[in-house]
Amino acid sequence: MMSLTAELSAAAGRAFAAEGFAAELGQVQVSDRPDLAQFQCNGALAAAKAAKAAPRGIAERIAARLGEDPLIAKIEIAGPGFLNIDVTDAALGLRANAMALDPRLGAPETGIGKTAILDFGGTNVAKPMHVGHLRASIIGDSLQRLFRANAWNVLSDVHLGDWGLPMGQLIAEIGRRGTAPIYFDAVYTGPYPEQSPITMDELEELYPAASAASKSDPALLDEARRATMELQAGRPGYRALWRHFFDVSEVGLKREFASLGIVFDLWKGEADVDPLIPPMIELLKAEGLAETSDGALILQVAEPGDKKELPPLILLKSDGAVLYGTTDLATIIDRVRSSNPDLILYVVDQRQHAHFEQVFRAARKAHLNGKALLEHAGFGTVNGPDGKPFKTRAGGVMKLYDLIALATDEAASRLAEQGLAADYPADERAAIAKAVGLAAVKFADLANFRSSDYVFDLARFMRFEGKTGPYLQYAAVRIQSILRRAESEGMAVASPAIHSPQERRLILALLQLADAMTLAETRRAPNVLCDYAFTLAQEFSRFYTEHHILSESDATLRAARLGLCSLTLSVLVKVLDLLGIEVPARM
RNA sequence: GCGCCCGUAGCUCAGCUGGAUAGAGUGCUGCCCUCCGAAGGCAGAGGUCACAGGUUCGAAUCCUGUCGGGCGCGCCA
Repeated sequence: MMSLTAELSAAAGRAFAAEGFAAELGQVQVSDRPDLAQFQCNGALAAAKAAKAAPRGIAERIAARLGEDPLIAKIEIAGPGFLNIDVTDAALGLRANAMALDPRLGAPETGIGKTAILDFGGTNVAKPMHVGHLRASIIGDSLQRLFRANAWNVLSDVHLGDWGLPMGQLIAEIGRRGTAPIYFDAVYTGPYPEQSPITMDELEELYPAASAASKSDPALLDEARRATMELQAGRPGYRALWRHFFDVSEVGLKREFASLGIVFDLWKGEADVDPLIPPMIELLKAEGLAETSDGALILQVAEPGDKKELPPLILLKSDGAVLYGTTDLATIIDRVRSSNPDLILYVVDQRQHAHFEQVFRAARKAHLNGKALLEHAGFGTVNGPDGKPFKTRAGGVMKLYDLIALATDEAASRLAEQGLAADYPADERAAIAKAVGLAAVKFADLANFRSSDYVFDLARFMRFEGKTGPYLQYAAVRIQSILRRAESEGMAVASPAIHSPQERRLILALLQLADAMTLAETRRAPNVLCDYAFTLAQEFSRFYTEHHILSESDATLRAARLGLCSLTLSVLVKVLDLLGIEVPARM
């Protein structure tokens, strides 16, 4: 199913081609001036530039051809040569009906036959998720939902940080505390207890302490580095202890992601590719790409055109330990072997751009990436209202769990204040509060463009009016309420049709779903979907305010309006789903 | 020092592959619940798109410079 703008672009393209211009000039978009027309095409201006001719003359020729298309109700030339286009109501109704009958709602099929690996989440073993992980998780999740909806075969991978210095820091810290001596006995090689010597809560306390120790005392940092190296070299006690860190963390993180509604296909980590590293190093050496420098093994990635010379990728530190660039490189090998993807998309903090550039260049230089396009979709830094990283009153970084709890509480008290849901069962009320709170947080985050720096403002996350997640849920819930009532009264639902300006505007908005999904994918930008969802909900609210649906006495008209409600609900639920937002049955 | 990103309404942000009168939310001022959920709808005020040049028929958008802010620059992740 082709989107309406795609259809119009194709038709305009044919008109341009027939007049001897490039068909690409026929690009039709939703009009910037809805007061003048539904759609516009600016191709005549570009054509005039290339042909050194008067744009209006070209526009007239295109308009004459295009005007014959039965799809088009009106075509006008305005200003220097804009083509303003209106489509017939019959055509709009037909397409709305086709959309309603399509389970995919006319979603684009840009990814058909293609595989994408999405690497996001940014979580590490032993570290609880804080507000900074919100973006990484929510943007990545929205993108995986979007890519799937656009017919990509998607594999999401949490790619846990579990193989670097923090592991050595933890091991060293536990060693110093002497709470689990068996793992440090250099002579003993197992078996080790199945029960973890540390709990999740202890891990959360251990890591900050271990990290602080390394920072304050160079000797302790060295100790941690040595432990890291020994862990990677395979020391049995350290490996066993590491396994406990991983397992304990995985349980906690899975629970946390689940409460956010985020599911990963793969729970791999840096450590998984450990066995691939020695052969990879050998290969890179054999190809003459790896070289020794200051005792470390490096791979040069600088290219002639660089404005600033990119430092080399360090494969092995001088003590023999690997860095995350090494595991990232080996992970590419792993991914190409196991699923031969067309795209590997890293949804990671923008500040790591240079790192990914190094890794990508290294991968391409060594031809490790198969057919995969390697791409870093970076996101902006999370700051507080003062421009500095957000802190709680106690001075720590707010945990994600606490943020969600705050939003949920706020939603619950809102329900209570307004006497909403008062007669619902308590567990349903709690579920609604959770859904609303989560929607507020997710939407507030996703509505910002991905790479913009992010000001974390608690008050904004707690807002439920205006351009917010709860507003969208509310719009959907009202439609559900209408449809429920219509069904209980046995009212017929028919195809959407246009009988008023509000209905026309709503249908035009509905037909833009595929365009929004395409643009969101192209730009890897969920905020496009946020904008679309909000515009659609607003159009519905206007329609809803203008027309009383259930009390409409003309049964044909009522059925068509119910059909329009039904399609709007489907589209709204779909877009919200792409944003990871659930719509409660009632609220 | 070098490099990357950013500077748009009081506040928070869209728009940036050049196009018509620069948008939204919030806040502010009004109006609209005897009718499907007012977490809503309508209207109004509010802008030298940081600044200065340049390219173009046309610049918030592209180029150069200045100022201001954030971030990154070989053995952390």
